[in-house]
Amino acid sequence: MKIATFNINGVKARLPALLDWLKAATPDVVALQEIKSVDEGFPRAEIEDLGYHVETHGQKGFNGVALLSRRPLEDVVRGLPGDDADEQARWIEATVSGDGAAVRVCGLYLPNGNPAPGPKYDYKLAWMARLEARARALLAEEAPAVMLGDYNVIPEARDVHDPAAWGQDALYLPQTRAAFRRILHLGFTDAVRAFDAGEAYTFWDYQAGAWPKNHGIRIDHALLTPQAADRLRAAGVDRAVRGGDKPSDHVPVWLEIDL
DNA sequence: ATGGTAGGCGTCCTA
Repeated sequence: MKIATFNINGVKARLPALLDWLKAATPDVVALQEIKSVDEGFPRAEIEDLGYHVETHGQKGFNGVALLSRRPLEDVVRGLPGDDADEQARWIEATVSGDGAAVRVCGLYLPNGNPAPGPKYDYKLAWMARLEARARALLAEEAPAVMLGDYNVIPEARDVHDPAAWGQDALYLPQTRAAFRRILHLGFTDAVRAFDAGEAYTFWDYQAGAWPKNHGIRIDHALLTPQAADRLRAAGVDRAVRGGDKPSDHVPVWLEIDL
């Protein structure tokens, strides 16, 4: 089963690129971020025509996440637990059954947090604490699960072209990276890092020629529970997507597990 | 060199 994440930066503006990538990459399950659409505005028919079930958690103008799956999406939950007052659409999870076992797929769009310090950074850290709580509960299930999406976290110096230039950024501050490590070290596997120790950027800014200069960062991740990691067969980054027509500033990250 | 670009029911906000 091939599971992927893709921050598409506007599902309506990105629909041709999304459909092209779905046809070429043929993922079984996809977590989308930044759909920037309410549920009613999501171009569901075009994606269903490719054989996908669609579940959305949208919001007007900003944020918004969705899950696509060739197999049915069961027990869908929208919103990250821990703050009933949180209005931002950044989390959706569902179960997908394979031939033998099933996998819990959690799609996430972690807050950017800039500028830091400030209320946006406080919200990011609070959201990461809620994510850690959900991660602990997933581990306690002792079953295959994947938390994947745009984490807005640069884990290490090797994940950014110029660490010094990002020193004060909310994506790379020590407190951000420590919060990410607290989750990772609970027992998760970073799927891409299980296969690639080198440069594996997933985002290049639209500005200042970041793509042609390869000024990238690695901020889209897939974290697997031990029971999912046992089944991990491959993972990677679809870097070439960044060079397509009207591209997102992110590219897809994918993994394959035996299910 | 404090710029540059993209998307959204938008004339600013977010990234």
